[in-house]
This record gives sequence, C-alpha cells and structure tokens, in this order.
Amino acid sequence: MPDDQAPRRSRDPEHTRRAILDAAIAEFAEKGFAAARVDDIAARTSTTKRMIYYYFQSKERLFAAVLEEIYGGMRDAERALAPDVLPPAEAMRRLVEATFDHHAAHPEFVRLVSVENILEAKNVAASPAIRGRNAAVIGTLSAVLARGEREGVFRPGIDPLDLHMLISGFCFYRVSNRHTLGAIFGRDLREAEVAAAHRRMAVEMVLRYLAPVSSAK
Amino acid sequence: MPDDQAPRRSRDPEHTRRAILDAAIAEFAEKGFAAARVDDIAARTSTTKRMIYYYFQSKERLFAAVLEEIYGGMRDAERALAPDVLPPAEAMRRLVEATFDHHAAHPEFVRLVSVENILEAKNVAASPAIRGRNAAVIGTLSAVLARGEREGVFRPGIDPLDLHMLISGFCFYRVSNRHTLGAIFGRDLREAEVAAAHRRMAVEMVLRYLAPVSSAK
DNA sequence: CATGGTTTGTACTCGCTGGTCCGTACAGGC
DNA sequence: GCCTGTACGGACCAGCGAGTACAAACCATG
Repeated sequence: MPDDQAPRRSRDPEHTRRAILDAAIAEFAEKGFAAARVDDIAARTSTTKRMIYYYFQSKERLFAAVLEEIYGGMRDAERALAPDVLPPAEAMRRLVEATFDHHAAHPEFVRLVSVENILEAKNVAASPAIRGRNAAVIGTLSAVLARGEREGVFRPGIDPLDLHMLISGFCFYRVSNRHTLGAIFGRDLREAEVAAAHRRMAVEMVLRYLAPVSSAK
Repeated sequence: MPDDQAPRRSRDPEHTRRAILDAAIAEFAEKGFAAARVDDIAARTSTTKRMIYYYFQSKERLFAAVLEEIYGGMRDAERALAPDVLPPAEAMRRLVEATFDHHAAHPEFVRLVSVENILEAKNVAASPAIRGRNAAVIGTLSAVLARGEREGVFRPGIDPLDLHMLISGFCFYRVSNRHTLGAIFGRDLREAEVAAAHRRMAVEMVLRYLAPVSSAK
C-alpha cells in the first residue's frame, strides 16, 4: 500500500474532487455566484481549471454540489443533540444553542444560503436530498414541542415551522447581515462577548415565547 | 410652462435619472450586483446605456445610489409611527408591526440589503447618510424602552440594538430566505394568512421578551 | 439666430471568463 | 511490453459586457 502520511500527489481522484469542492465553497461564499471566478477556484487548489470541468461539468453544477455539501454539514450538527431524554425546556435550550452555534461557526454556510436565495433557490428546489434533510428538523422540533406541551411547560398551538423560523431567523440574520449592521451601528458581531450575549438572548426569547403563562398578550 | 399631463419626452433630466434609478433597483434586486447587466437596466428604461454612465459614472456608483435610495425609503416608514403619546407596549407593538410591514411590502429592499452584505457592506460603510439615518432607529427604540421600564411594563437591562436585531431579524429573514424556506418546507410565505400569523408572532415574541415577569429563565 | 452648455444616441473597443481541444502520464490487466 | 480507461494539464477560443469616442440634438441665453 502507499504511505498514508506523506502527500500521495497525483492520481488521487477523491482528494482532487474534495480540494475543488473546498475551494469552491470558499470562493462562492466570498463572492457570490456570478462574481465567483472558475479560474480563481482553480487557483485556490493545486490542480487546474480543466479538472473542475472534469469533475463538475459546469460552474452551475459545481455550485449545486457546494450547496449539497454545506447543507449536509447541518445534519452533523443536529445529530450531536441530546434527543428525548432531557426535559423539554432543556432540550429546547440545546436546540437553540446548537442552531446558534452552527450559524456562528459557519458563516460560509450562511453566505451560501444567502446567495442561493438571490438565485431564488433553484438549486435547492432541484435537490430532493437537501429538501428532505432539512425538513427533518421540523420533526425534532415538533416532538420536543409536543412533549413540553404535554408536561405543561410549553403552551399549546405552536406551529413547529414558525418556531423554527423564529429560532433560525435571529441566528441567521446576525451572521448574514453582519456587515451592514457593523457598518451602521459600529458593533462587531463577531466579538465573543456580543456573541455570548446573543446566544443567551436567543434561548431566552424562545423559552419566553413558549412559556404557558399568558402575561403578555 | 410645458404641459404636466402629457409625457414631455426628452430633455427631462429629473425624469431620466429617476427612471434609471428605478430600473436599477429592479435589476439589482432581481439578479444581485455581479449578475445585473447595465444593458438590461437600460432596456428597462426608455433611454440608453449612455445615459446611465452620464448620470452615474459606473455600475458601482449606480449601485451605491440605489442603496441610498432604498435605505431612504425606510425613513418614511418610521415617520408614520405614532411617537411618544402611546403607552409603551402599544408603541412597541406598532414599531414591530411597522418593521414587519415594511419588509413584507418591500422585498426589493431586503434583497438589495442581502446583496450589499455579500459585498461586505462597502457601499453602506462609505455612505454617512445611510449610516446616520439608520442609527436613528435605535434612538426611537431606546426611548420607548426607557419609558416602558419606568412604567414597569418592560423589564430593565434591555439593549436597544439587541432588541432591534431581534425584531428585524425575524422580519428580514422570512423575506430574505423566502425561497429556500419555500423550497424546503413547501410553504409560500407570501400568502396573506401566513403573513398575518407571522406578524402577530413577531409582536408577541417581542412583548413576551420584554415582559417583566421572570417566569422563563 | 449665433453660441455654448447640457442632454441624448449610435457604434464601437477590448479585456475578461466560462468552457473546450488536444494531448500526456499513469495504473492495472493480460 | 502493450493496451485501455481514468486522471490530469496547458493553450486556446468565442462571446459577453462594462465602458467610451464621437457626435448630434436640444434649450436658454444674448
């Protein structure tokens, strides 16, 4: 067998494909789809533009592959969650925190989803894999919600998808709009203290929204 | 004076400039910056590409002018708010509703801000007008917040900018990510019923977040 | 009705960029 | 050693698209 440690250079399709994909993630996340340059993606790798077309056929398909890849990364984030053993409020807190952390740790993901929205989600719409994977989140949320309702710690009548949007909205927005917010209000949202405060905020906002007490109308 | 009713065609700089700006707003909002075509902007007007360069010098400056314009549109939305006469909770509700309505009614605004974020807000950063205008929102929020706190209907210690992000985040996200959300979950967020429910949600979320009762930790 | 500045139109340039042509090198089966 | 398919590379091309050269109208003056 060849040595695994040393970089077995050429003739490694897996490695080449992966390298192109990583370079494409960085390039598309930085510049968006139209402004991204295939030549620049090639320059980020140790291979050539020809290889990009060899493995991915076109710039569009490459971008579609990038989306599949980063949406796939969310699956891992979800799986790390403690499932049904925790009390509902605690499970919900962890869900919110995991969502927050994933967005904060992966600004490329956020940017690429923004880019895809400007493209009107034509790639996501064409990918059953992405659609299915994400729709699963709703199931998890729904289960926790139902359990919490049964135990009387959450109020009834909450739509899981609406709740998902409430959670993701804040987590997404503070990353996607980091630059305009930073320019307008002069606060760097990447600072650790700000991020920690927002993380607590997100949890509190959700738990208060779900609380059964009908104090706020 | 010339007739105001009939279309006084050429030799109308104001009208020409305005027409170009409107066309540019539509084009940039639809396609983003890099994918937008100056020729297509010209085609959306009754004038020519030459005029775009005559009035705006370059594609970049045209985009900067577009941003100034749409951010300016927010000022009008704010002014319609009842100021300090209402009770704090009611004032806050109106603020949230106005924010929600503005985003829902102006998807171009949302898209253009998304595009600007992909450009890392370099245009907003270079425009003191935009920065100043928007920072003013915080003042309004801050005042309502302080009054509510004094009257005991809001809890203390809420940062106005954080609150602004909480409100805008949801309103922005459901428009900016309309397409991916629609593709993944199969729900059209433009439907009147869904929008109405989300509007109520936004208000409730904010009021619950601000409520002094310390039921949720 | 000259005159000069402003507004508008046409036809062009020219660099850039997605995509391809044609060829080489490598590995394994026989 | 030969042969076939897979992995790779560099040079090239064609069309697109931002920006401009060159005027021609137009309008307000004197």
